[in-house]
Amino acid sequence: MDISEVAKQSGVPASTLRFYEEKGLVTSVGRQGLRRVFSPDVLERLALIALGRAAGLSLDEIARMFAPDGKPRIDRQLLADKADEIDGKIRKLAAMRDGLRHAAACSAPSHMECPKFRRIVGIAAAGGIGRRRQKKSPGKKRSR
Amino acid sequence: MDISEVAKQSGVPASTLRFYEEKGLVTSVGRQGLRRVFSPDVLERLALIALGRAAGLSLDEIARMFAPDGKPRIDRQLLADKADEIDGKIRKLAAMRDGLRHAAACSAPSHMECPKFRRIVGIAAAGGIGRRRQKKSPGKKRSR
DNA sequence: CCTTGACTTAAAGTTGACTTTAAGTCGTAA
DNA sequence: TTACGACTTAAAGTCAACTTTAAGTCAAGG
Repeated sequence: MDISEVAKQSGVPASTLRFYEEKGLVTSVGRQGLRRVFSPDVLERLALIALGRAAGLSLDEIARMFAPDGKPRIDRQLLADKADEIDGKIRKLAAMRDGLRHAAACSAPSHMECPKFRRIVGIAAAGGIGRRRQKKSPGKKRSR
Repeated sequence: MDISEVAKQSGVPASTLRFYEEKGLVTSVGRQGLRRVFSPDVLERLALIALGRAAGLSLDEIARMFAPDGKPRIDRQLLADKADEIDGKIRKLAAMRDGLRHAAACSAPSHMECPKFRRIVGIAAAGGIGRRRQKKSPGKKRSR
């Protein structure tokens, strides 16, 4: 299959396929002239990648799930951890959904006067109002 | 309260507070010299922002939820839509969690041979294997 | 008076996952 | 032969939500 064939069948744009190849997430079996030739297996691989992405894994984490030979190499611990993480995420999302629905339905003069709503806002703010991303490594500071 | 006081109490870094002010998400009530002075109300506002973020709203969407006077202006439709969206997200996440747990537990020689797993991978791949972000507006192309 | 430390600004940098662009290489159809 | 369309590359651009940096302002303390 050539790249546009894979793109068509998988829904993954050619640019992304090239990008994934660069990252080592997929491999082409060879070239015909310049052009990459893919084995149909790549479709399954892409589905697996989609699973990982949907589960919130980064591309790097996904890459680590494939042995150098290309066969999936499952890190059960990582998987189980991610599953737990998702569980937490789901719980939080459920609370947020309830908060939104309540806000959309409740007719208290000010939403902040509604104890139900305040509680949910509390959950959202809990555990640090502001934090989502982490730095990798700050590196050394120059001594100015 | 000065900015570091707000930072301390809310857990939101000063840099973020300045950034939020720039974006119109929070307002300082004035200045003492150069320094911003905040009303304690800002803490509640930040909690509301945290709710929005946790629910997956963008900062711009959140900004739209506050009337120019600063009072929350609820767009019930948007809220309800977001709640539905979260519901969908939760369903998908639940499926992914199950997939991960299964992959972590199942001992089929190759995971792809397990029908249960294949089904879940199918769900992940469904609706377009690869798509997450949308462009806003492509803008005009120069006629080279 | 000078230093320190907490604040200020505008501008640039970061991250992850891509996409877009510019410039080039092919095979093939007219 | 030339043009076309589909591919190629490397490099730069995009996006959101911040963070970091550089350079500056000030009040208070020694």
